[in-house]
Amino acid sequence: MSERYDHQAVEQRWQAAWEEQGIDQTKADPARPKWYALTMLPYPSGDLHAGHWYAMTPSDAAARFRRMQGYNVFFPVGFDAFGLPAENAAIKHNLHPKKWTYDNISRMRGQLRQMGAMWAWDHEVVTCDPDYYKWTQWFFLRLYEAGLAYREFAPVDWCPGCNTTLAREQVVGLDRLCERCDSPVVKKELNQWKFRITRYAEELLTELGALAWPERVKTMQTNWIGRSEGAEVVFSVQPTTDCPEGSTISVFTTRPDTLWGATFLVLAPEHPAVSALTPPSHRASVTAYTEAAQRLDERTRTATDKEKTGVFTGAFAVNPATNQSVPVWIADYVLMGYGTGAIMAVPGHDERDYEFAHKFSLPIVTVIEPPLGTTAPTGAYSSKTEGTLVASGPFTGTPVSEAIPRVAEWIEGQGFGKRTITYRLRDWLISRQRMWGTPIPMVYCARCGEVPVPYEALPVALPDDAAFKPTGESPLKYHPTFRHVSCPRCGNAAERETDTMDTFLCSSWYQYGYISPYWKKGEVIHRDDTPWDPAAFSYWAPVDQYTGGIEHATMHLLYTRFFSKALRDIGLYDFSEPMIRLVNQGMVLGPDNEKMSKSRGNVVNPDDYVRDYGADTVRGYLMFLGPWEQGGPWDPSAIEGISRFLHRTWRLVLEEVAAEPGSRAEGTTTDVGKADSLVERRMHQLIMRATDGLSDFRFNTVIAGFMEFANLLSRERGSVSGSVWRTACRTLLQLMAPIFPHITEELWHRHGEKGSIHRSQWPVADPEKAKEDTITIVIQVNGKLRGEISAAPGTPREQVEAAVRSHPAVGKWCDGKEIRKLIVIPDKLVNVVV
RNA sequence: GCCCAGGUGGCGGAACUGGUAGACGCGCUGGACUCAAAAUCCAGUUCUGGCAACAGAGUGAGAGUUCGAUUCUCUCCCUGGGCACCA
Repeated sequence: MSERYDHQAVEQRWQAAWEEQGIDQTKADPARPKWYALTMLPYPSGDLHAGHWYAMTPSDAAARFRRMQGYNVFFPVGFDAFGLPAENAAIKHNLHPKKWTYDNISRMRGQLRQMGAMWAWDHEVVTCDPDYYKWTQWFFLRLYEAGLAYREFAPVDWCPGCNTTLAREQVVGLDRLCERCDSPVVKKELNQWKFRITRYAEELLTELGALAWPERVKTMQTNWIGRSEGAEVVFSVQPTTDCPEGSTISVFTTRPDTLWGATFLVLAPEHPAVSALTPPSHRASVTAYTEAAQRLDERTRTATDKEKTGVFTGAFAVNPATNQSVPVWIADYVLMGYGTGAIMAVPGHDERDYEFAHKFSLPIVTVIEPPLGTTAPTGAYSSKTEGTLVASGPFTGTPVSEAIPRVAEWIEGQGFGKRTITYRLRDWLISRQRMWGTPIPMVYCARCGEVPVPYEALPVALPDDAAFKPTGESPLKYHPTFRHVSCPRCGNAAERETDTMDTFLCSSWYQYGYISPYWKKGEVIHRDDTPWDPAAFSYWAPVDQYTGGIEHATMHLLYTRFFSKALRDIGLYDFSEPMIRLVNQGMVLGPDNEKMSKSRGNVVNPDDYVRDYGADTVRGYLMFLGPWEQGGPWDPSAIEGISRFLHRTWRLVLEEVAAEPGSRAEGTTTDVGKADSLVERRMHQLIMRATDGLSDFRFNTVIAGFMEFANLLSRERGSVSGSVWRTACRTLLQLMAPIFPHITEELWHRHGEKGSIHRSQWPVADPEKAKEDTITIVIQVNGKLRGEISAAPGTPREQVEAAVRSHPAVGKWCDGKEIRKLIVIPDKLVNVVV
């Protein structure tokens, strides 16, 4: 009896050997094709959990597969190390977030090594290292120079009790209370930095088409960018005693064709024109409404099932098409951040406007008739393709489909509006009133205004001695030397920006940071430096295969695309998209099919399973539990299946080695020949299946294929010849190597192979040898399965038809009735219709 | 609420472009081995009726297209992800 599979000994031995041999170190080699495989970098939260294993080990398997296919593979790892949890921990335990973060990182490095992944540790980056974030600051300055960064007032959620800005997750419940002190949260306008991502809206949209990304992500980004074609229409405000000279209100509409039906205007409560418009008689109610609206979050405001609210401002405007006077209202379902912050309400043909008009008894006018024969709906008829304009001046009688562009053109010609395109996408607000982030390299000087920190003075470093008070307010504001500086331009006393950057900036360029980590470490940098090693960059960039959670579909994945385009436009390279291919994995859930969380008590600790079963088993289990893109529950008992499979494979391969090749070919010659061709055929089929499956991240069915083949081998072990057996085992090990790197390496060497299995050449299938010699053709009668026949592939239709007509099942089920039709799908099925 | 996914045996899932529903694994049942257990191996396992052969039903619900629908279309229900300061 041979030695049992001891996962601990095997995994320790090979992890040490690989490290010693430097097998996973990566070097640019222009003579070889490159493959940059990237997995979203982890946040160092403290412990590696099941989700990290689920995100990382399958992408490692895919990277290993590419390496065996002959690519020079780069598979780096690092840490997205700035963020809110470190500050929370700092306040709670009165320590510096840096200490908490780096302690977590060193712990997680050890856990990451247990995965047996082919990480390029020699390229690791940590985003909170000053030699990393000096480049984040350099990018900020270059974007600022390019006009892509600007400052304006924007609201934040503010806790008056803690005197600090709150993140969304710190605002609790529908009452919107502070999670620390339960004070009601208010909105506060702060002067903050933004990036002009909207300048790239069109390009971000159109270039999605060429990306090898999942359709679901492309759709989500398309909707997130939310391009709408329409028109801006200018309404003049009717002069009154309070508002003597006619000002104007510009509205955005996607339905300029309904202009004749616009019976009132609605402004966002925070619209800047509101206070000037509102006469004293209406001021109290308008102010009260505006204040109430600002307490609500956007999702509640725009919920279509929420009862509409609003107040009349007391002002009137003039519909430029009808010259009729229309009242001006404010309502919270109109948002300042979209379009112009004002709409023309067409209650006849817009559902929300209809509800509003209905509730407040405002006039509803029909300007579109549905097509004949269609019954008009009870509410607003809003089809964009069908119907005809009525009571619409020169356009009466025009079909809706033509009217939209024609009316827009007419509006432009009349001089009271213009055609425009708006996007739902908003500029990226990057200011954070927090300490543990990349400082924004700006100084405010009473004389010079906003002054960028000179490139040579980077990094603007975070102080190591900041005091954390339980108020949560950024300690940068109170630090004695950080805030008060001299102006880089005039030398007078000035103030440094104390806000830091959104951590999404750090992760918008890290894929380039990995290529030459901490480039120009410790050196003074200049505006015209390249932020990376140019030779290595031109070899490795961009990323060939990106993987990460679907939850990043719209934010991170849009930000990094924007960043890549902006860097292209400042002349750093000439490609446009950072990641050519993308695959998003789903989530591992707890055994109860719910999201893992401490409060639910369903958290699975992968370390325990690695200790009991080994990394290979955990890797294989995670890849077997379901389609990777879908995720699924971690079922603690199902892991036994993979464990058994690996033990069985161990015995299968080793027992052969102990015997003489060919020694079990004792049976008859015909048996050996039959078994050999069967095993060979299945082996070539398996190579095809594994190659396709690993290319497409369909690990679960690939593993099922391994099991089927191993089951076949153990069934046929007595009748197959030695050389076929040996090739079959060798091939199986190679195909399994990306998913199960340790056990396959061990068995590879015990099988007498030299060199690492991971540097061996991926098996190539011979499609001829994979072909079946007989196939089953299914017989259906009226779509129901009634029998089957065997035939050689490619049997002519006439022969198949004849065989089917004479088949006993057909006679029985047709029961003397006439055969109306015979549908023949070659090599698959015949359906008899009677 | 809006956008995007998903819903198949007791459980996780499989089924390439519309063509044998349930591969593979877990669990369960029976058997072999054992003093016994564990481990391992063999057989069975969608549901209903039947000793069986076999018949009928069946992929969240309802409709539709088709010779044929888990797959395509529409409506609805449920679950998950995202909704711009968690990362």
